Amino acid sequence: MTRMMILGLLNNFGSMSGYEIQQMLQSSQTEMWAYVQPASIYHALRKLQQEGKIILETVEHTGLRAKAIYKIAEDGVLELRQLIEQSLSKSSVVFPASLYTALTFMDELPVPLILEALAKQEREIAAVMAAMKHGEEMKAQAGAMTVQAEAVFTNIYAQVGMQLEFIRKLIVDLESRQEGESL
Amino acid sequence: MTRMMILGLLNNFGSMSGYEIQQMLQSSQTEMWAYVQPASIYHALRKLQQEGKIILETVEHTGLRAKAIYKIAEDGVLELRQLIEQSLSKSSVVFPASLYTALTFMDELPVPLILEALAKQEREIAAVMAAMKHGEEMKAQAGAMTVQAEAVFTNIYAQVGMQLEFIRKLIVDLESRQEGESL
DNA sequence: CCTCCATTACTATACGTTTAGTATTAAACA
DNA sequence: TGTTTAATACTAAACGTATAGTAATGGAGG
Repeated sequence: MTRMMILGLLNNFGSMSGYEIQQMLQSSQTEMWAYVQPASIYHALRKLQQEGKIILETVEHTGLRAKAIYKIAEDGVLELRQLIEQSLSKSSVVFPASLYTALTFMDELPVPLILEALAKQEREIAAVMAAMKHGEEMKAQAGAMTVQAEAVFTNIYAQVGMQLEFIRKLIVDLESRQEGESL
Repeated sequence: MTRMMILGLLNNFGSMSGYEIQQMLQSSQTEMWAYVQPASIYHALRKLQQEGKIILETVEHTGLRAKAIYKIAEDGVLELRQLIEQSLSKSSVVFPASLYTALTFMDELPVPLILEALAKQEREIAAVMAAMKHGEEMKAQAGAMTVQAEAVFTNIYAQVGMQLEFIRKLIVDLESRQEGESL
């Protein structure tokens, strides 16, 4: 997630320093769902550089202080695409932050690929919902649920339902966008 | 969360080994929202023991293999209560797992304390919602939102609303339960 | 002009989680 | 009865995150 965020920002807005990335994350909407600590950013930058996904472009010196500016590498773009696709296709119920991040940068992928990934996620979530429904009926019959367990269950079920609806709406929107473009 | 889970289980079901804790987490409803890896359990057990929150009760030997059985200590019960209260009172929108865990074990706390904690959380979430609504109106006016950012926003907003509703329902249920008891 | 505070840019360390195991014992089956 | 598989019980190491800083610089106020 931190990785995707950094690669996405470097890809969309060009070369940046760790501090600038930090600023962007704090100011944009993303800070609502992604609380990325400075230390995590610098850690990720170091790793990404080691792996050759980003390149140290320049080091700006201001007096005694230095600022490292990183640039995304080809390998980084490839990884970014992979991360986006992964996050779009895997279920986002428990931890939706990576889906949100992926949506932020999804323009990096061709629409059909996005749709495929989202369809995969839809199937996954639908399966989870079905399994939950089934499991609940069994436990309700057995009377094996405390009041709070039942409340929790109901809440999770509602959350899953909402997430499913969200994905479906995204798919519909994208399909109509695609048709609009093909005209 | 792992800590709360372990302390809660040891408190409710008596002394157990790490493996038994693992089994309980896998079988119960909790595995739906809390994916606790074995290694995390053993790590937490070691830490809790070092801190004196749990006590190594016995070591059962079966041939060459040993099984460590832990018992909750007084300090552990105190910490459990604190963890529950904290999780009930802090906002659970981004990561509801700790709220769910706290609800699972909330019987450890007196109802008025639970209600106080939940009321605190309710205020927090309501404040977040108000702030979001305000922030969105500003950005909508400026037209500064991409389609996907808007979708994400709407989804988060809905999630927050649902969570607020959930907390409120819990409060109402608990209040009526309290009245029932006082008769 | 100089002091103080906020901003800039980054780091060290501890902590918890995840991955990927190992080794032993019990059960299943042939 | 021997072999293979599943269950039991736990560990080592790598990894990422969070806490809590540091030190330099720029600007504002007296």
